Order: sequence, then C-alpha cells, then structure tokens
Amino acid sequence: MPRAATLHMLSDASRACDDCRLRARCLPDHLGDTPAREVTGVIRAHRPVPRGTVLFRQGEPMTAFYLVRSGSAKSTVTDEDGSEVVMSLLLPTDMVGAGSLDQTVYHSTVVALERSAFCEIRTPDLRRLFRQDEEVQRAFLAKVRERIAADRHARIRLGHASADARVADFVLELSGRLAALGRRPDELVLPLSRQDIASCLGLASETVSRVLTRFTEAGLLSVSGKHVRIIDRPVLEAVAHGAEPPN
Amino acid sequence: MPRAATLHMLSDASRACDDCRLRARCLPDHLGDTPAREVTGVIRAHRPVPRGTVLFRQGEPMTAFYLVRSGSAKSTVTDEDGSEVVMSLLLPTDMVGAGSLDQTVYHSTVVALERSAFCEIRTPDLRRLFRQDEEVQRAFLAKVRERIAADRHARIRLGHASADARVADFVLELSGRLAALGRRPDELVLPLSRQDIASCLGLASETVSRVLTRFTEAGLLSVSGKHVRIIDRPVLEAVAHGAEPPN
DNA sequence: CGTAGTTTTGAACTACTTCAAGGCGCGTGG
DNA sequence: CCACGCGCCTTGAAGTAGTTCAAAACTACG
Repeated sequence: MPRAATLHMLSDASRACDDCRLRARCLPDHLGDTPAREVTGVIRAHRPVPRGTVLFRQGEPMTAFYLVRSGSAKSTVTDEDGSEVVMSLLLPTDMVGAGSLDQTVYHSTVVALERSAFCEIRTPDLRRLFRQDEEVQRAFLAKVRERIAADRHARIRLGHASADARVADFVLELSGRLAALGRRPDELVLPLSRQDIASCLGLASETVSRVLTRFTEAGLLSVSGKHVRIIDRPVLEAVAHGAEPPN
Repeated sequence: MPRAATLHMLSDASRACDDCRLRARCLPDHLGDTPAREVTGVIRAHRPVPRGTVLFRQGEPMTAFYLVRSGSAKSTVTDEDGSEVVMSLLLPTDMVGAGSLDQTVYHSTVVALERSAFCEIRTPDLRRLFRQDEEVQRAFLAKVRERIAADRHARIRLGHASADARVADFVLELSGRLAALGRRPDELVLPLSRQDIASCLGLASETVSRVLTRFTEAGLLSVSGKHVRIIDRPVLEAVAHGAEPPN
C-alpha cells in the first residue's frame, strides 16, 4: 500500500440496504424483518473508494463504525516499537471498527485493499438503536462474538502451528469466508500482498512464498500471483491441522 | 495440573462484595455507588476451591459467568487436533467465561491454579441487570473491552516477538496486573508452570527455562522456582520491546 | 526419606529467517 | 502504444533462534 489517500470523509449517502445483494449475510439479517427498518434507517451506504483509502487511523476519535459492502480491507495495528502488524482481512459484511461498543478511539487502522465500498453507522445512532431495541443489541453482539472467535483462532494458529499449517489454514479460512458470501470456494483471489499475509501469520514474506510454491508442486494448489485455486482440499485441511507437510 | 477435581457446583453463597478488599478494582467499581446495590445483589461469592478445580469446561452450556476473587486460574482451549493451549492467566477481579454476552456454551476451560475463590453471576441475572441498567452494561462492556485489548496484545506478541521479548513481556505484564491489585510489582509468583507459560507464549517449556536463567545471569531477574524478583526493570522493558538480548 | 512430577541443562537438529540477486507484472510517462 | 522503472514476488544460500530428545537436578509431598 504505497500512497495513502486519506479520503476521510466519504461521499454521498444513498438510501439503504434494500438493494444490497449481501443483505441476507449482513447485520440486518440477524434481525427479523420488522426491526430491520430501524437499522437500515441509520446505515449510510457510501460510494466505492479507491485502493489505499484509509477509513480511519488507530488513535483517532471514533465517530462511526462500518460494514464492508464490497471489495476488501485490512486492519493493522502499529505496536509500541513502531512496526505495522496486519490483524485481519476484512471482507464484505464484516464489521469494522467496533472492537466493542463505547469505544472512544479506534484501536486499529483500516485501509482498503482494492476499490471498495463501506456502509457507515455513526456511533450516536448505534447507541440509540442499541437502547431502543434488544434485537439489535443481540445482532450486534453476535457480530462481536464472531470476531472474538476469529481472533482466538488466529491466536492459536499463531502460537502453535507450523508455517505450512498457517498458510494452509489461511487459504482455507479465506475460502470459507468467500463461500459464505456466495462465491466460489475453490477459486480465490488473495487481496493481501505476500508481505501482509506474512505479517498476519507471523512469518517472513519469503516463507509464505516458498510454502505456496511447495503446495503448488505437491498438487494442493495452483497459484499465480494473487489468484489461487484449491486443488486438493482434503490434504490441505490435513496440513492446516498439523499433518506432515506434503511430499 | 494432574488430577482434575470437577467440583462443578461450588459451595455456599455468602452475602456480597461488601467485605471484599478488591471491590474497588472489580466489576461494581466501574459503577457509581448507587447502582452498585443491584449488582452486588446478584453476585454470589463462593468459598475457596482447591487447586485443580474445574470451574467449567469448553463446550458445556453456559450457566453463569465468574469473577476471580482470590487465587488464580488459567483458561485453556483444546483445539481441533486435541492439544490444550493456555489462553490466559486469570487473576483476582478478572472476568471469566464471558467472551461476550449471550453466549450459549463456554468456549474455554477454566481451572484453578491454586486454592482460589470465585464470584458467580448467573446468566439470567446478568441479562436482567443488563436490561435494567445502562450503567451495568457499560461496566460490563468495559471489562469485555479490557479483555479484547489484552488478547490483541497477546496476539501481536505471539506473532512478532522473540522468545526473550515474549518472556520479558509476560513477566512485566504479570507485574503490572499484580501492581493493579495492590501487590508488590517486583516480587512476584508465577502461578503457571513452565509448561503453561510456554504454551501461553507459543514456546517450548525448555525455552522458557533457558530464557529465565539467561535473564538471571544477566542480572535482570532473580528466579527461584515460581518466585521471581524483578531486578533491572528498565532493561527488561527494553528486551520486551524487542531490544537486543542481554549480554 | 523416597518417589513422582517439574525444571534445568546439554547436544544435535530443523524450521524459519535473513540477506541478496534476479524476474515478473504493472502503472506511468514518453 | 510501447518502453521504462519501480515495487512485488520468487528463489537461493547461509545463518540462527528455537525445538526436540534425553538425562540429570531439583522440589514438593506423602
């Protein structure tokens, strides 16, 4: 991510989620149909922003939280000694910037990885909604819980898995998330650079490269740049769970 | 932790937090004095349980969440391939078993590391309280947020720090938490075994041992079994933040 | 005082990193 | 539109941090 166009304020607010293909997977979905109105009322859909756009920066006062509408983003944390660490890859329907309610500042930086669109809910609106409707609360907390579970998974992976297992698991996780969005699970595009994947997995980018080519040679994947095709999913799963490296 | 006495139901409920030394640091603290009544009303303090007691097991239906009152505990997760991973060390005032509200099953196992006491709040009580009083909500979410922040820290440490840095940071973190409980920050007891520390930090127990003795030789610590004295805190902090290993 | 579990220490090994060079892809400007 | 240049990815070779295996020393506890 070279240049950082800080288009902090996004353009134009359109009407709602009504025309969103992903509605069924997104926040309003978790609610019944009746209270959804209230939610969709405060959600502002924004026009796509270009790659490299910073949604918000770590430490800035929190004014809103977001949902990814299209495209993808990464969330990063700059730790005390100044190095940037990739915390997660964000895909459509993912919640952004709401590590928990009542936060006063953002605790990570979020950058678009490609031309992407986001939906915005301003914190006061959310808070009001939260108070009004218990269903909304529940839905929101469900999203938070999802995130916590994902973080725990990432943490276990980081602490106790080999490089092979980490990469295999990363690919499979992405595959699963894409499948949940209705896309092909075996034909995927890595929105992150090798560097970013490496940072996310606690590896050197060279290692990610090597593992990927080794998987290719072993017939598990076919990789070409950011495009990956999963060929032998069962074995890939075995590797992700700590089985012997292929061949 | 050899034998696992599953004293699942704890004994006797005493009156409240009124006589708790740590009240000021605990959940009711985050509230003003007025609403505290409501909270303390549903908190049941329990008698100490022996080391090895299982508070609850991963996968069991969630009936209550807990606060550590005295002693210490560890939370562990058994991952898909069956190995146990230590997720966190739990000290007095820490919340246990509430990754988020509205959880239906426990997502980790919690075991007492020494003779320890816990306070219990049953989920229906909490839910009711939550609905009644926004202050309680806020206090609870503050605790959840604390936990999320700690998890993020752990994750960064796991992914991007050397063994030296991890161990140094672990010791300092513990020191800080003990200090927050009013104990001596430089004179601490590790409630976890080397194995557990290692698991928590994503290392081999031998490595933890070696690092600890190296720190001792370098005059940063003095270690004897589970007892640790911090001698050169500034350097220890430098090491924790990635500085060159000592000597 | 003896036994079982835990911790420490040692020695060999391995997985991953680091450094360095070459190639590929892509956007930019001529 | 093509060529150039820059960043990203890949590959290699050498180095190292941490692991693994194994045995000895310590500790706690009956």
